[in-house]
Amino acid sequence: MDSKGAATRALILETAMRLFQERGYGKTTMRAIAEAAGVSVGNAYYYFASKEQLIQGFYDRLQADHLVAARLALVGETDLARRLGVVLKTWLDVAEPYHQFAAQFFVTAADPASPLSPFSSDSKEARDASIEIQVEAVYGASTKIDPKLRETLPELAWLGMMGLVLYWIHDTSAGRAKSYKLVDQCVPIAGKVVKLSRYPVAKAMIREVADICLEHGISPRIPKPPVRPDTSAK
Amino acid sequence: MDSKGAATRALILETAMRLFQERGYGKTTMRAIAEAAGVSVGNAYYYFASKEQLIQGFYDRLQADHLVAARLALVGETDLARRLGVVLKTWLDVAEPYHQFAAQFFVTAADPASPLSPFSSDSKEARDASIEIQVEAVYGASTKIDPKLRETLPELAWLGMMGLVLYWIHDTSAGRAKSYKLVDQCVPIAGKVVKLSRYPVAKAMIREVADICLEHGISPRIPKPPVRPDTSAK
DNA sequence: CCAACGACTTGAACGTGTTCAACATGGAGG
DNA sequence: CCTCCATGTTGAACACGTTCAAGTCGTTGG
Repeated sequence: MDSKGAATRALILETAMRLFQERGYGKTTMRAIAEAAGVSVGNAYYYFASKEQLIQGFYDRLQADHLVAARLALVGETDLARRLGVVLKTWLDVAEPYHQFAAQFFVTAADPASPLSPFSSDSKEARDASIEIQVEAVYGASTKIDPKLRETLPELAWLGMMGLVLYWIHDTSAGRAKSYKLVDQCVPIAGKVVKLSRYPVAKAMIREVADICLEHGISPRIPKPPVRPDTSAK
Repeated sequence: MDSKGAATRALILETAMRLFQERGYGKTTMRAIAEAAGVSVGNAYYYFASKEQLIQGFYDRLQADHLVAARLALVGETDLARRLGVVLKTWLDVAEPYHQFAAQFFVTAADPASPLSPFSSDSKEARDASIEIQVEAVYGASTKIDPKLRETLPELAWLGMMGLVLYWIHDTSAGRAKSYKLVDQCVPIAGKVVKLSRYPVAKAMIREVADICLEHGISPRIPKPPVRPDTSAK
C-alpha cells in the first residue's frame, strides 16, 4: 500500500488549497503551508517540485469536476450552440469558488516556459482532457453541421473557452454575473454562425478559418470518436 | 534641471534592458543590474518600485516604436483589412529582437493584479495608445464599412492583436515565421467578413457582436476622430 | 535479532526581490 | 561660513522559494 506517502501528499495539498483560498496564492508562503500541515518545508518539496506544482493538483481536480458537471448538464440538450454554452457555464460554476487565486494560477500558466502552460507538452494530458469535453459537446449534438467545421470546432471552442477564462479572470462583478451574461450572448451568435455554414459563401470562409486552425492548431490531432457521453472514470 | 536623477534612472534602465536581452529576464538579478550600472541595489529601487516596473520602460519604448513603424507602413495602403494586417506585422517586426524576454514580460502583464496588465487602470494610458494605432488604421481606410462595425472595429482589432501576441509568445519558429503567416492568412478573412457586413443577415450578426463588445468592452470609449495620420508627437 | 536498504522527513543554508534606517551631497537662506 | 532640507545613495537585513546533506523509520533478507 502507498498510504503513508499518499496521505502526507494529500494533507499538504489540502492545506495548501485551503490557505490559497483564505489568503490568496501570493500571500501563502511555503513555510506557512508546511507549518499548517504539521510538516517541514523540505517535506512539501519532497512531494511537490515547486509552489506552482501544488497548483497542478488544484487544476486537475477542477478539470475533473468540470468534466463531470458538464457531462451531467449536457444530458438532454441537443442543440450544438447551447451544448457549447453549457460547457462554458458549468466551467464558470465549478471555478467560481476559486476565482481569487485561480486568477493567479492561470497567470503563471500563461508562461510558455511553465510546465503548467496549457500549450506546454508537459500538460498535453490535461489539455487533451479539457478538449475532450468539447469533442463530446460537438459530436453529441443533433444540429446539422459542415463536417469540416465539425472537425475543427472542438479546438475552436477550446480557444473560445481560453478567451472566456481570460475575461473571467478580470471579471469583478458579483458572482461573475458578467461572465455568465457574456456566454449567454455568445451562444446564439455561435448558433447563427453554424447555420450560416450551410451557405456557400460563408461555408468557404469558415473552411478557411478551419484550415488555419488545423495548420496553426496548438493541439496535435486527437482521435474523435462519435462519442456517446459516458460517465465512467477514465 | 533634473539631470542627476534622470541620468541615473536612464543608466539603470539601459543596463537592465541590456542584461535582460543578454541573459533573459529571470536570470538577471537586481544585484547584477546594480553592479553593472555601478550603483547600489537600493538605488535601483529608488527609481523603480520593482523589477517588473523596470520593464514598463521597455514596454513604453516598444509601443512608441510600433506607433512610428505602423504609421510609416500604413502610408499608401487603403484597404481596411490590409491596413489591419500592416499594424500586426509591424508589431511583429519591432518586437522580434525582444522575443525571448518579451514573453516573460507579457506573462507578468497578464496578471490582473499587476500594474502592467493591459486591462489595469494603471496602464490605461498605454492601452489607449495601443488602441490609437488601430483607430488610425480603421478610419484611414477607404473601404466601405458598416458604421456600427467601424466604431467597434479598433477594439476588436486590439483584441485580435492580443491574441496574436499570445500566439507569438509561444511561436518558436525561425524568425517567427509562423506568426507572420498567421497574419497573412487572417487578413483576407477579415476582408471578407467586412464585405459580408453589407449583407443583411451577416450585418445583423456583426452588429450583435459589436453590441457585446461595447457592453463588455474592456476599454472605456475613446474619442474616435476621423483621423488623418499625423506623425507629430502627442 | 541484525544489517541494509529505500521511502520519508528534517531544518539549516542559499540566492533572490525588496525594504529601510542611515548617510552623502549640494544648493538656498541666514 | 554655517544650517537646513530635499534629493540621491548606500548596504545590511528581511522574507520568500528552493536545495540538500543528514537524519528517521519501517520493511526485508539473512
